[in-house]
Amino acid sequence: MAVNPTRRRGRRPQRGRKRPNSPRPRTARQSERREAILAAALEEFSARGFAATRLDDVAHRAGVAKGTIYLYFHDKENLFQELIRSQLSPVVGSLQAALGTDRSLREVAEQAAEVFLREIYGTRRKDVIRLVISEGPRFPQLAEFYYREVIARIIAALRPMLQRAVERGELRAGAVIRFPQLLGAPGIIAIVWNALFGKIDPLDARAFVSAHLDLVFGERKAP
Amino acid sequence: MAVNPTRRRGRRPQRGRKRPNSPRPRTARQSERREAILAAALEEFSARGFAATRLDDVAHRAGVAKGTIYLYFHDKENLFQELIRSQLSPVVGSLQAALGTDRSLREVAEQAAEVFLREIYGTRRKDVIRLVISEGPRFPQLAEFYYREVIARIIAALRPMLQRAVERGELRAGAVIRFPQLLGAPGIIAIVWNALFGKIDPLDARAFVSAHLDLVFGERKAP
Amino acid sequence: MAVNPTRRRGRRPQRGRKRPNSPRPRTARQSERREAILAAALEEFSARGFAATRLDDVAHRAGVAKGTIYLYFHDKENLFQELIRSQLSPVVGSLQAALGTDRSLREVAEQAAEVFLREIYGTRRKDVIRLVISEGPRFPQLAEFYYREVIARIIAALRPMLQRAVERGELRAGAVIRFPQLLGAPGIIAIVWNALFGKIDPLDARAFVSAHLDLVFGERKAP
Amino acid sequence: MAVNPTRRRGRRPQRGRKRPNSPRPRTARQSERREAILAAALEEFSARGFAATRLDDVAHRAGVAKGTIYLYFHDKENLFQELIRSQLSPVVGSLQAALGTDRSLREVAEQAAEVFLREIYGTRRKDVIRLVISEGPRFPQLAEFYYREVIARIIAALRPMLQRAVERGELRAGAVIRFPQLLGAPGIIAIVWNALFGKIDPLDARAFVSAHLDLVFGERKAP
DNA sequence: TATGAATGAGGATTCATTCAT
DNA sequence: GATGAATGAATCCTCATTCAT
Repeated sequence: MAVNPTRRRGRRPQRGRKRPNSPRPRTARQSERREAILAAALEEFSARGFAATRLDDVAHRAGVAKGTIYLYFHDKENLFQELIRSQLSPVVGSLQAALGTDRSLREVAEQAAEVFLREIYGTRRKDVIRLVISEGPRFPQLAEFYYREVIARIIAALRPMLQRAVERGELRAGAVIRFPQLLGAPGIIAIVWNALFGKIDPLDARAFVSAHLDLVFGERKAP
Repeated sequence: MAVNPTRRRGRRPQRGRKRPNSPRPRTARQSERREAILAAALEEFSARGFAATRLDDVAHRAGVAKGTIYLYFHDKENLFQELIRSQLSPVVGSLQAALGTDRSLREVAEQAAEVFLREIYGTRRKDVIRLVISEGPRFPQLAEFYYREVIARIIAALRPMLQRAVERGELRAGAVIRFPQLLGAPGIIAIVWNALFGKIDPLDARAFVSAHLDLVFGERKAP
Repeated sequence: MAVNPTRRRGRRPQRGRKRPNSPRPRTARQSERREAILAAALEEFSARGFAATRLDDVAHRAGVAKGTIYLYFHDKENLFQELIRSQLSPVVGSLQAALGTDRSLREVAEQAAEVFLREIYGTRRKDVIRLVISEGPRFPQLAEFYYREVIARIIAALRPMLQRAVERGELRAGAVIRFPQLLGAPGIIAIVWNALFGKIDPLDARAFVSAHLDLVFGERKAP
Repeated sequence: MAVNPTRRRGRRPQRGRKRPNSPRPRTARQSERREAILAAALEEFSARGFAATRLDDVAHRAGVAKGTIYLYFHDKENLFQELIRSQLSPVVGSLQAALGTDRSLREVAEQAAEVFLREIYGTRRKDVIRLVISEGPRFPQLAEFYYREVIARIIAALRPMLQRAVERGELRAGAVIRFPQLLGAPGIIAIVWNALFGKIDPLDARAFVSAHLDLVFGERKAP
């Protein structure tokens, strides 16, 4: 009956830990190691989830000793949170840039979709988003961080743009204005769908996102 | 050495436990216990995820001894899977029923949204869906089950209806036809959003779903 | 690396238990059940040893419920001991009979060997002897019982016979007189050898025992 | 609920433990620990058998933590097998040496008996042999190992020697030639007898083995 | 710094024994 | 009497964390 050999014990999650480890290691070598550990952690956490990931495996994959992880991160939880933080913040800039231009709404939306497909969906970052979705409820701090650093910023960048679009008559002052989340929905769905059903019934993320834009803005005339 | 010569095992001799003196037949009590365990498992798994959940806690919450779980489920994994199965299968019927009626597409969609809000979003079943999303990638069989028993059936029920809608001119033969997933997207997003950010920035699922319908079908004339 | 799936927990052995259960159940049906349980226990204990045997399996094999075992035996240990007792006592009589005759020593020895081969080596009783060897050190009571009821009796029956043989000039007053154990040695060795190496390098017990008699008495002239 | 927020794991912060400040290189200490664990395992396994032995007890007796055992051995079974292997392999050499000399058969046999008495019967190795006898049937690999590494080698060393003895007229080409096992029989019997009945009726192993040699080769002229 | 051996609390699972039916 | 569901102590094994080297 065993479905999968992932039976692992876990430590109970979450408490108000407050000692953020030093944000910037001194030497280049150190910073390299930190990166190696984070990269390894990304692989392992996204393959198994927080509780089932063994620091042993992370260390092995990063090519360092287990104890070394503790020189860079306070504990497993801190490593996990640092991982999420380090991966998500950079994208926000790109998205903000894409949303900041002054072209037509449709063009901007396509631009943003492109950024999403290239920088998130096409990379390991999609796994980070899955991790946030999976583990967030047990890591309120993390969810909050994600909300503040990613979601809120994107929505903040979105609002004036949508406002302008309404003023220009490119958009009715309706659903999307009230719930800008609707714009990002298909991206998230594509990530989740393919993580679950990618093997059985893969979803073409680009086409899916594109179809959604058609839905919001009406079909494009000619590509 | 310490060979304790009086190590005892077995049922403890009745210490003010709930009088099991009930006249109910054995099978009724058994199925009640099974349900109690599943209910407890739902609480625990959705609060902590698969790996971090302790069967000890499940047992305690269900009011049974640890060993009792093993009378009803082969192991932790099996309990988890049975939980998912038992929770999701029933809903599909309701959704199929909602989708099977012959009214206008908009009406049908609103009906389905209603079922979703009432039977999934308004119940613990939303947590089950979160569990599938979180743990599915590590439990391929589970994802497959979910796909076969839930997703595929809903999509199968959806297609002819959408086809009819196109024929009737209620829908353009575009995005939604190719990707019926778009219809369910906001439901999933609402679940995920509120699990993560419900405390910080709650999302009104009903309004959200409704706004999405406006997006797909155009604003309703009069509310 | 796993050699065998016999990892099982055990209860610590042995204490001066003193409540021998009723030696003779009332009805025929009861006595039948008791026998069935003992027969099943023989199978299971000799396949797995005391600690690794599950009463569940014994019950199943005996076609009774687990609780029923406790109607006939105090506990696992008592079942085990009763099993040994019930199996060994009967043979002693046959051996004593074989040894009691007044023929030549060689003939008597061959007679006894025949009894051994037929009633012990050729039956499940050889497994009982293996059990005594394996578990005896942890069940001093059992070893003592075995010594008293089996070993001592056989030796007692042997001594006068050997004495007579010496007087008749059939045997030198040497090794065998001082250590009658030497006569039984090959029987035990055959049991142990085949239990361990029977698959790899089987030992023909009859030939082996016979060769040993040749050693003790000199080759036979003509069969 | 009870999410203990301070559950700690890992090495406890040094409470008056044996100063590990030794200058010994890591490997020496490791091999010492391995030995300590094996020694403890020998005690425990031979006192209780495989199934009833607790690794907890082994660890305690070895003066290490439970987890440490798993640094040296894959699991309980592996520990058990390594124990057998490590104990038995060395003896074979001594026995082969004793059997390889070119003296008279009787002398060689006495030499071998001496080695057995000193290196097996006089040490814990007799318990290892008991363990093989007791647990071998449930650990076929182990029985096979024992056969290959011990039994087969001894028999292989024995055959040419016996052959020579026949040629020299020291032995009739009979029982012992066909069944060299007969030579070792009393050693095994002595081990088993004393393990079972040593308290009640101890058997003088040296005299017993010696008596057996008298049986095989005829009484010695003068002691 | 970096290492990785050592620790031991934690948790899944088993199974002898009890007892309501 | 017989049953077998329920119990929970027992025990294997894991792995986050520490710290001597």
